[in-house]
Amino acid sequence: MLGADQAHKPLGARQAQKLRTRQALLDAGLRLLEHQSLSSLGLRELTREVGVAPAGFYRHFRDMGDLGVALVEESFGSLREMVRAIRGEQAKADEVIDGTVAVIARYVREHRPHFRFIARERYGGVQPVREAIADELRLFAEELASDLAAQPESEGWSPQDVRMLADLYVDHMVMIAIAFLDVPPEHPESEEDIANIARRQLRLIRLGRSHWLDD
Amino acid sequence: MLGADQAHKPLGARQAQKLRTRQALLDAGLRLLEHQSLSSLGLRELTREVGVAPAGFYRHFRDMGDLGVALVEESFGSLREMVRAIRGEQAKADEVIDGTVAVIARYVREHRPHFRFIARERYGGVQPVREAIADELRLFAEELASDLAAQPESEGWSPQDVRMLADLYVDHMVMIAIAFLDVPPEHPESEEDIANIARRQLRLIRLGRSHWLDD
DNA sequence: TGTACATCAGTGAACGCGCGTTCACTGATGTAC
DNA sequence: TGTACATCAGTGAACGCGCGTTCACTGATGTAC
Repeated sequence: MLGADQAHKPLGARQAQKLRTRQALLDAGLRLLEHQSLSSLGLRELTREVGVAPAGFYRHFRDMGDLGVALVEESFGSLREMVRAIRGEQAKADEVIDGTVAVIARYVREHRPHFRFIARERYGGVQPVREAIADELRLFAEELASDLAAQPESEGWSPQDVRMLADLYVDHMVMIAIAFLDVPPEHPESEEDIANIARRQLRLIRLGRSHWLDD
Repeated sequence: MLGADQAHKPLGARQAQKLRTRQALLDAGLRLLEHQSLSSLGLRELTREVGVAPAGFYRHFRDMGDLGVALVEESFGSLREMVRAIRGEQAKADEVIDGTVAVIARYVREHRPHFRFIARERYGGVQPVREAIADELRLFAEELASDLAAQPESEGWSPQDVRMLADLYVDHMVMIAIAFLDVPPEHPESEEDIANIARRQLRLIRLGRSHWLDD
């Protein structure tokens, strides 16, 4: 039972090297997917980029779909970090909206290839990848729904209505992130325009939320 | 100047046949794109499906991206028909929402492959196709914005706010259509659940709209 | 209407190429004693 | 610590295959007179 602990940290030179190669494949994949979609990414194209023999690919992934699913996990991993930042803060409504939009902008700025990948493959041609993304977004919506349900503004709301609102927010946050994707990294001036529109859209939704029970 | 008129209708057997082949390529393309994305659709795969020699493809399209752009035009053509149906009617707010959702449901039901194609390629790997879709959606949002601006509810709104609202609506209508896409055509029971959520989301946005100027 | 010539949608063969996958292998790392 | 054996990440050659594109062609349709 000592081995189980050791397997986590020290790893051994062999496993460490294997992980490094695996990561190199994922990194190169993300790089090559900037201008194409997963279903047109070739195994040889990828291994060539990494500097590994084509057959080496199979030591790490069954096929490209498998690598795609790993990329989904990696992408949402970095997303989750940032989401924790939003959920953590307690603030008044306008600050929450400003903070949310700022966090989305930062996520896209700092993880551009990850997010482009998600946007491209969300409805793309590789089924397991599509499903993995849908699962992550569903999880995200469920967490948001439970956050929203706990807020005083949701008093008197049915669970279905809370979920409906959470879905609306998630869909919209994805659209906002996609809008930020069009900001050229070398000319970030236009980012503020997009943030402005995003904030007003979120405010309009929040306004609808606060009058939902008015009849 | 007589030729110009004649070129429109009678066409001649040769041109008519050419158009029929072109259409067969588009139809087969749409069929083959049900389970894959454009960037992985092969020229030979397509011509094989149609029953035409591979080289024949070039009589109609420069490459697959070119065919994709033609499919975008075709897809939005059928969409525009249905949109006219919504914009035409004058009714009260709830009826507009119900009608909108019903029209979206019908569009997806009757043009499933067209819409799946748009959803898949909207952020897909083929740039000219992505741009063509973005152009059509922008046009759509502009038309909706001018409709909204003409409504009494928009009194006192800045043009930017109207546009912001139109973008919100368009994004959301696309999301609704995508949700309908998941309804299996042979089991349409779940369609009503999705329609229900969609209507409530649109109502919430409308509610936000009607309180936008409240301060 | 009939004839001679032009057009051009679609053909079929050929090309070189890069693809995904398999396999027996190598040699560094890990393990047992 | 030293030795003998096991493991297994990565190799490199080979395979058959379908790909996109080119080209000279055919033969039905269209046009001029």
